[in-house]
Amino acid sequence: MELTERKKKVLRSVVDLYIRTAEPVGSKAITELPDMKYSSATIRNEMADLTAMGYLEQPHTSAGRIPSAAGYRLYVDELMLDYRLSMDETKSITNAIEEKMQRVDKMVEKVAKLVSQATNLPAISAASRSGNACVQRFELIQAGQGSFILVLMLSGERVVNKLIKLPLDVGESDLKLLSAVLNATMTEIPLEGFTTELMDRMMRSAGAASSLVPVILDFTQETLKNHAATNMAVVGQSRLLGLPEYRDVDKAQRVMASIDEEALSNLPAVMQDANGTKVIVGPENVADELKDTSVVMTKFDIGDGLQGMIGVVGPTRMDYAKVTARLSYFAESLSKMFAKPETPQLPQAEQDDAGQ
Amino acid sequence: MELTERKKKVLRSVVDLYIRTAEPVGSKAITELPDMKYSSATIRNEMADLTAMGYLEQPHTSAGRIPSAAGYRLYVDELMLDYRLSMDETKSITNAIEEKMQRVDKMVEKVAKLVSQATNLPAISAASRSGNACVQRFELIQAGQGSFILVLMLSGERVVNKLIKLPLDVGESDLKLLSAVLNATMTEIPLEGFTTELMDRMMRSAGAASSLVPVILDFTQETLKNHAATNMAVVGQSRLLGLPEYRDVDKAQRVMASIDEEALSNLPAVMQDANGTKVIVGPENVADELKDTSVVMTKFDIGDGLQGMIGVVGPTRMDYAKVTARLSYFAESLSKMFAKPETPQLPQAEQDDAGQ
DNA sequence: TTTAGCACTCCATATCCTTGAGTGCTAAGC
DNA sequence: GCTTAGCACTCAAGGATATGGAGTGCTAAA
Repeated sequence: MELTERKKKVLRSVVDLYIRTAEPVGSKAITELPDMKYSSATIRNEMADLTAMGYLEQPHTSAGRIPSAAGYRLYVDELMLDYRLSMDETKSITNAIEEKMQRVDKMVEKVAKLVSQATNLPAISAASRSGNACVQRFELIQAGQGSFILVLMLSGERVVNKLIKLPLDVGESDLKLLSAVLNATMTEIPLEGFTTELMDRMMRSAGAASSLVPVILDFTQETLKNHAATNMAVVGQSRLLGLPEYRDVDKAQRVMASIDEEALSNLPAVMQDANGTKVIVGPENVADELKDTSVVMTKFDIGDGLQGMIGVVGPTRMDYAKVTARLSYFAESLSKMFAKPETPQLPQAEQDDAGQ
Repeated sequence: MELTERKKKVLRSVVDLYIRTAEPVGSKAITELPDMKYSSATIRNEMADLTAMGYLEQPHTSAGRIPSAAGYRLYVDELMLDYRLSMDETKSITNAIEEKMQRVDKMVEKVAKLVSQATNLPAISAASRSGNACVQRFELIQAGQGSFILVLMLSGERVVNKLIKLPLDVGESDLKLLSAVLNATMTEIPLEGFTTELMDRMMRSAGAASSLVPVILDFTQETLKNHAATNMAVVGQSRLLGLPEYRDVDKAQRVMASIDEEALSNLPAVMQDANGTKVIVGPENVADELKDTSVVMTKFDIGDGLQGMIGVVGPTRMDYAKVTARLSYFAESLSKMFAKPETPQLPQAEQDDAGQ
C-alpha cells in the first residue's frame, strides 16, 4: 500500500493529538481539526490502512488509535513540523546559560538542571574528555617541613595538583633535581608508556629524592587513568511522575532506577557515533526497562578535547518537536559560549578538592 | 492516664508491626506475638487507652491502629530496641567504604550511593567546610608564552590552581617579583579583608606585572567565597516508589521534588546544631511536602575543617532501628577512616577540573 | 483485673449494569 | 472510483449494589 500525502497528514494529526492528550485518538477528533475536510468515515478508512501498514495501533477494538514505534519513527524523521522557539524561550535559555559555570562537574549539573526545567522531563548531562593525555610538565613546590605540592600540566591545558606529605625531609635542591629528571624522562608519555622498566630507570636517576618517585608516579598514573572519566549528572527524575504514562508506579520505578544506573554508563557510548540530535524511540532502546520510553540527545562542544552531551528521557509520547528544538538550542548556545574566547568565565583549569 | 510498662510494650509492638506490614495493626495481631500473654480484649482496652493518650490513631472505626507522630517520637526516643548489625552488614559497609575516595565531590556521591543501597531508601550526603579560609601562600609558575599557573595554598591543607592566559607577555622575573609581593601583602587575609584599599595598594606595588593582579585577585576571592560551599548528592529517589505509602504518585512526586530542591538547602542547616544521629518524624518536618515523611541524619568528621553529613528520607513508618544503626555505623566508619593517618587513600588535596 | 461473647461498623472486593466512544462494513451519493 | 451517511457491534470505564471480613466497643461473667 502506498503512503499517500493524505495518509501522512492523518498520521501526523494522530501523533500530534496523542502527544497532547495521551489518549487514543478517534476518527472524529481528527475530523474536528482545522484543515481536515473529510468525514469521519474517510478518516476511519485511512486509519485502518495506517494500522495495517504498522504505523498505528489499537489498544482494543472500540478504542481510538495510538502511534506505534514505527509511527513515531516516521513522525520524528519526516512528518513533524519544526517547533520555533519563542523569543521568551531563547532568552530564558540564554540567560540561564550565561551564568558562571566554573568547574566542569558543576557545569554538568547546572546544565542538566536547566535542560530538565526547560523540557519538564528528567535530563542527563555529561562531559567527557576524549583521547589520551600525557603530562607536559612536572612542577614541585616546597610547602613546608616534609610536604610539597606536585603540579602536573597535562595536554589540553589541564592542570592538576596534589599536596604530598612524607615523613622524611626533602630539601629545595632535591626537589629541583627531581623535577628536572621528571621533566626529562616522564613528559609526553601516555599511560601505556608507564612500563616498569621506565619507572625503574626513573628511580635510579632520582638520586637523593628517589623515595618520592613512587608517590609522584602513582598519582600521575591515577590522573592519566582518570583523564577520560565521564562526568555525569541526572536531574529531575521526579518530573516523570507528573505524566499519565507513569501513573503506574512500578513502571515509573523501573524507568527511574534504570536511568539512575544503566543509562548512566550506556548513553555516552551511544552518543559517540551520533551527530546532531538523536532520537531513540521506545522499543529502539537497548535496555528492556526503557522499551516504552524515548530518549533525545545532543552533543555539544566544549573545546580542548572536552565533549559534552545533554539528553532527555520521557514517554514515547513526548513532544519531540519541542524537545528537540530546545535541546538543539541549548547545545548550540553552549558550544557558542565555549567557543567565544572573550567570555571571561569559562570552565577554567580551576581545581578543587578535599582536605585530607 | 499513666503510661504503664504494659502500655509501652503494646505500643512498641504496634509500631514494630506497622513498620513491617504498613497495614493498620489490630488487637488480634498483637495477641499472636510471642511474649504477649493477654487476650485480644485486654489488648483492645490498652489500645483504646493509647489512642486516647494520642500515641495511636485509627484510620476508621473498624480498622486497626497506626502510630501517631507522638507514637513514633516515643518509639524512637525510648521504646525501640537497638538493632544489632550482623557481621555481614558491617563487613559489606566496611568493604564499600574502604574503596578509594579521591575527591570530596566523588566521595559524597559514593557515600550517598552506599547509604541508599544499605537502607534501600533515598539518601542525601553532603560535605562542607566550616569557618573562613585564607591564602597561606601564592605560587606562580610560568607555563608558556603569555600563560602561567596560579597555585594557592589555603589554610586546611587545601591547594587550588588555575591556568591563566593573557594576551601579554610576562617574564620569569616579573612573576617572581609578583609572587613575592602577593605573599607579603595578601596572605593570611580572609575574604572580608579584601578591601578596595588593599587591592589598590597591591596594584601599585606590583610593578611591571600589575596587569595580572586583577585576574589573580578575582580568582582568589572567588576561591575564598566558594570555600564553604557545600557539596551535596541525592541518590536513589526511585526507591521511594517501592514503598506502599508512595503508591500515590502525587505524593511521591511532591516528596521527591522537595528532596531534590528544598531539602538540598535546608538540611545541612538543620544538621548544624544537632549531634549524633537525629530523627525527624513526619510532622516535625518544616517543609509541608514532607509532613508524612521522616528523615534520619548523622554527621561525620572528615578532619581539616571538613564536615560530612549523611541522611536518609523515607516514610514515617520506616525501620528506625535498622536505619539509625546502619547510618551510625556508616558515620563511625567514615570518621574512623579519615582519622587513620596511615590509610593511604584519603581525599587528598587532589584537584580536578575543566578544559578550555 | 482479665476475658469471652456479641452486636455493630465500615472498608475492600467482587459483580453487575449502563453508558458512550469508537469501529468496520455496507450501500447510497457525487 | 472516491467519499460519506448509517447502522450494528464491541469493549473499557465508571457507577451502583451486594458480600465478606477484620476490627472495634461494650457488657457480663470468671
